[in-house]
Amino acid sequence: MGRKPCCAKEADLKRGAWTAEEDGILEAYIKTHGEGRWRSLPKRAGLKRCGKSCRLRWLNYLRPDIKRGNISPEEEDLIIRLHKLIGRRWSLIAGRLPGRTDNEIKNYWNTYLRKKVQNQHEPAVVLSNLHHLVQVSREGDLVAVSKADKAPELVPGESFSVLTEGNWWDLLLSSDAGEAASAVPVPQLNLVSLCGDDSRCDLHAENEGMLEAWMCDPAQTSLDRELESLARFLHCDD
DNA sequence: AAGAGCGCCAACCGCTGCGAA
DNA sequence: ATTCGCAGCGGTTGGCGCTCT
Repeated sequence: MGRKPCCAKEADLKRGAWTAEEDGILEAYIKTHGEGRWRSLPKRAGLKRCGKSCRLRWLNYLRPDIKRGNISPEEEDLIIRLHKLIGRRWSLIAGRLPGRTDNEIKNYWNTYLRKKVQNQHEPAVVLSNLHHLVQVSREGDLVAVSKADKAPELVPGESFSVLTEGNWWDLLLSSDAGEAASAVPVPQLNLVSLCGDDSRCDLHAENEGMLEAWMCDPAQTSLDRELESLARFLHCDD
């Protein structure tokens, strides 16, 4: 590989695949002493591994709440939606999929979903509550607005693009935009900067924080509710 | 039957952010 | 304000197994 080992100082550290014996030692130690202090854990547990390796092995394989088996269509759908929403933030996405790890989702995306999504003709994303979020000038440029009382005059069917996390979203204002809004339990994104002549804009940094807060909201516990909420956010019919 | 090619996935690496000193 | 150590993150790699020729 040509890279230096992560724990190069300790030459006798073992690397590569974990044995069942090592798994047993790590599992037993963490069950007794709990997670954390990864750096010193190998020494305390009597493992010839670096702390990073122990942490990764526990989080990705040994943790008792790990879900085994294939990714379900519902999970796959959620991954695609979340990826569209927040980009390659695998740990955040994994946080919305109980029992799945960021590594597993990252691998699944890189080996399967990326190609699948690329092969699909991507329909425009329709945001029914778009009038709550953005304003489009008569010239077709986006300008900042976030409050309903500043609801701009948008033309149903009008489309434009928004950049989030390096992904361009093609947005299309739905025809029922006038009735959505207030009941939608998602962050109100402020679209604050933009606009070349192609009507594209960047999401302001503060929106990323709002998104993350929403993603981490413990009230959002049920997968069904998440899907429903996301579907409402993205105004998808399924 | 065997070897080349390919895909999957566990594991590693470097980087970053954050809290403590 | 700065430095240091650690945990966590996302990108990348390499081994293994399966398929194809």
